[in-house]
Amino acid sequence: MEQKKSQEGLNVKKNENFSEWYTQVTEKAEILDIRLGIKGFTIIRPWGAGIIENMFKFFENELQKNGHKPTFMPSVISKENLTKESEHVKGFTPQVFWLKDINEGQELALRPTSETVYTPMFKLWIRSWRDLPMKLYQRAHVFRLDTKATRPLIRGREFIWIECHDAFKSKEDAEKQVQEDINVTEKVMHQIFGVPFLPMKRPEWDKFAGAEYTVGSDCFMPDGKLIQQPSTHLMGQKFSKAFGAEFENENGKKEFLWTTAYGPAISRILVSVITTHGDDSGLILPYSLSPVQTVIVPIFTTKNKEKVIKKSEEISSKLKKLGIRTELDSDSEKRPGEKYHLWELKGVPFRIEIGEKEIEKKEVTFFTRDTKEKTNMKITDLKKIPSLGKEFDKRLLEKADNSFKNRIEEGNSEKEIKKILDTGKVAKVNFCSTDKEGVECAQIVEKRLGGEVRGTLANSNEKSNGKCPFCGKPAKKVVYIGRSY
RNA sequence: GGGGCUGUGGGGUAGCCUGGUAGCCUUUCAGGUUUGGGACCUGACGACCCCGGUUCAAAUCCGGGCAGCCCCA
Repeated sequence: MEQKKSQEGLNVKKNENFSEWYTQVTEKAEILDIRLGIKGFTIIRPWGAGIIENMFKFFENELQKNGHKPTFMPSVISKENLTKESEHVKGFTPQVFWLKDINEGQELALRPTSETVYTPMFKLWIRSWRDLPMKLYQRAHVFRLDTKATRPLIRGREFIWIECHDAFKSKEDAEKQVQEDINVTEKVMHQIFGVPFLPMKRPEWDKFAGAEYTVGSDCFMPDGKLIQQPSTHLMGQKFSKAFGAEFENENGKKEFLWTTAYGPAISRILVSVITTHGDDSGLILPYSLSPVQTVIVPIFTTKNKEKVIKKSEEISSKLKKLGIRTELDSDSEKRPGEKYHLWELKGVPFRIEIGEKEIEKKEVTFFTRDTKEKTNMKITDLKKIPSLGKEFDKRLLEKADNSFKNRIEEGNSEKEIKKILDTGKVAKVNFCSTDKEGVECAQIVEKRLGGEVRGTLANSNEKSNGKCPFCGKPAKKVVYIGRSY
């Protein structure tokens, strides 16, 4: 039996060998298939794509509520446009996939991001302040020829995201948008998906290529390393100036557009959903995201098969009418135990077991994935499942928040900071500066501690005191230092 | 960016050192018996990552490539 388990289920524990756990769970829960064999490109299977589809819906719903409109833009960018904004060029050209000689000698880039597609269109679409704000987004695949250290979904050469590109008539409006973007991350990724994050205003040396400033969301992986999730950028007028995208303001004067960009990488957020909630039996998916919210496993013998299946179908259609994503697993080749293991591996929140016993008592056996508790539920109580789903997600969120809280610790000396990083935590540190003059200390952090200065907390002006532990100058900022993916 | 390890049916592996018959478990398919936490019987399908070299002969030795994983910066 142990042998069998090792072949079909997970054979590592999440907290003993996280890396191997991640590899196994993504493959065995049928999220990914990496066997196509092109470095940095992975295949997302129906179970993974189903989760991603739900993630898209939550994000898009929130974005649309805030006035964003959907678009679909080309996947290629002319060299001329991609290279118009100088800092953007420096930051991105090393990792661009070029398509050569396909268009009368014109070089085209597979988009690494689409500022240089939206801005020229803003120039055409926006004439006056009355056209503003213009808030657009798209679902897109983007391509970046990233380092050799690719990892499925975590760091790939192609990933799936939503990118928002917004244009405003003033810097104030644009900055408000940056705040709104942070709020969307909070509402959707944290509150709905149960993935907590630190909104980090990145240091000057770590902002998006072409941005005035960048706020990234840092989430924890179980090994204590950080992974960047949605980031939002104040582009200011850098791109509009590069493209000559002007509008006529209220005073009748020409002015360059103020733009922002926000990019939740959905395929990467899936990593955080998987790694934040999963356990030694496999995935645990939030009720809101799981492609199947309740699976029904009928338990029958040759004699009562018809009766049990009929009852199961009845309950299945009842659940579907309640709007619950339901799957009836009536496969008669597999035994119930095998089905339990498989659906637990896939992370389905609830399971209903129906057999002779349940039919007699007019109830079902109700299993909950995170607590692994089985209870009896009256058939008339099935309508409670959606609210149990909300409680399910609340439990996941609370659990994630708790472990998140314990991951941040104050450190006042290099020694202390190293210890914090070595125990899989993030250090909160008084630091000289996040402007250019701080870069030397940041390099010390990288070289000697293997850590990164991730930035300052975006929404609260944390007061620094004392001296920078690396250069001894007065500390102007409170920064967070962590190791990262 | 630097280094290390690995690559055998769909998955997990044995064989590699010492060159010569690719073995096992599982999955899948067919039939039958089963079905309350990974069922059993019978039968079948299915593999040496790619390119080159050495050799009478390469899964095995050598070189290169590709891919995956790990460690360090």
